[in-house]
Amino acid sequence: MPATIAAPNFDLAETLDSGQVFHFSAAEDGSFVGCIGGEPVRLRQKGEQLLVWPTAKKKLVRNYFRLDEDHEAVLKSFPRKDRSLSEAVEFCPGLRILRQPLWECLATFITSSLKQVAHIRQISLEIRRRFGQRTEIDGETLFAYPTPEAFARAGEKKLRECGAGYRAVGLTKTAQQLASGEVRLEDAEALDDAEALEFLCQFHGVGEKIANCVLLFGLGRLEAFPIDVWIERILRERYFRGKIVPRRELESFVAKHFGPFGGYAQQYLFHFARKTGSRVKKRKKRSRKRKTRL
DNA sequence: GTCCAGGAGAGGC
DNA sequence: GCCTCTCATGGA
Repeated sequence: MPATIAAPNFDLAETLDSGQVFHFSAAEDGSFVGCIGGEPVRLRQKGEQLLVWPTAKKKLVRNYFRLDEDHEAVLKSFPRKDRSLSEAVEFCPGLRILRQPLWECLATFITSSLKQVAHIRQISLEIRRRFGQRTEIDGETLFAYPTPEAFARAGEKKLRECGAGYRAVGLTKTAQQLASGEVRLEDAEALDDAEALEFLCQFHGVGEKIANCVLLFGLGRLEAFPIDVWIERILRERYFRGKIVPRRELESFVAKHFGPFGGYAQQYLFHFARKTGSRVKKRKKRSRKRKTRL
């Protein structure tokens, strides 16, 4: 018998496929398996309940999916007259921001640089398979995300073999820094948002976007608002009438407009755009390129 | 074959 | 400080 967790207004499948976490896999019976930290779990949504195997992992799962939060308060905090955001929330209200292990979150987002979600997942799974601790659930083999020590031992060359490309440099350097004890990632927890952002940006391969992802998905700073190519496009098209806006201006706008749960608003907008296939507008780059080359 | 991707770093100005 | 170029790799 599984443990059950009350999960009103929660969507497991969409949350696991919203570009935050990159390793859960769907089973034929509609359940999902994956590791939370080093713990293998099986999860299945049944209406407003989340079923958890093994039962001892109930608390871990509730924390991971933020099922202890007042999600209604998050939704109520959003600006009422924002039609774009309302549409995105309506598309998938049960989306949750996860509370991911810090190192796993940092490392997977270092690999995310200039990559599509499908490929981040591919790299992430290969890194787990080759360097992670093997574990199993119901006879199925899973791999925990490797520790910084394991990354440091693996080294840049082997990480490149996992498809990480140039990102292997940042992964290796950051892992070495943490494995040596020179820096403790957990120290970010005691810092305020701005300090934690700066702290995270000290690592090679981590700029503001990735640091904000770690603030949001790892440290639970719900005001953090990662701006990637998708979000920048959405902001420009939906909030600035297509006008090109400097990054700093976008940042002050989102902080003021979306409020204390801006990170959630960001995730709703991102997920909606990505899932409804509002593809990139074709730009006539080719002709411009030719001109400069001729 | 071409464009694009949950960007970041280095170098030039 | 801002602008531009480069960095691997695979999906669409």
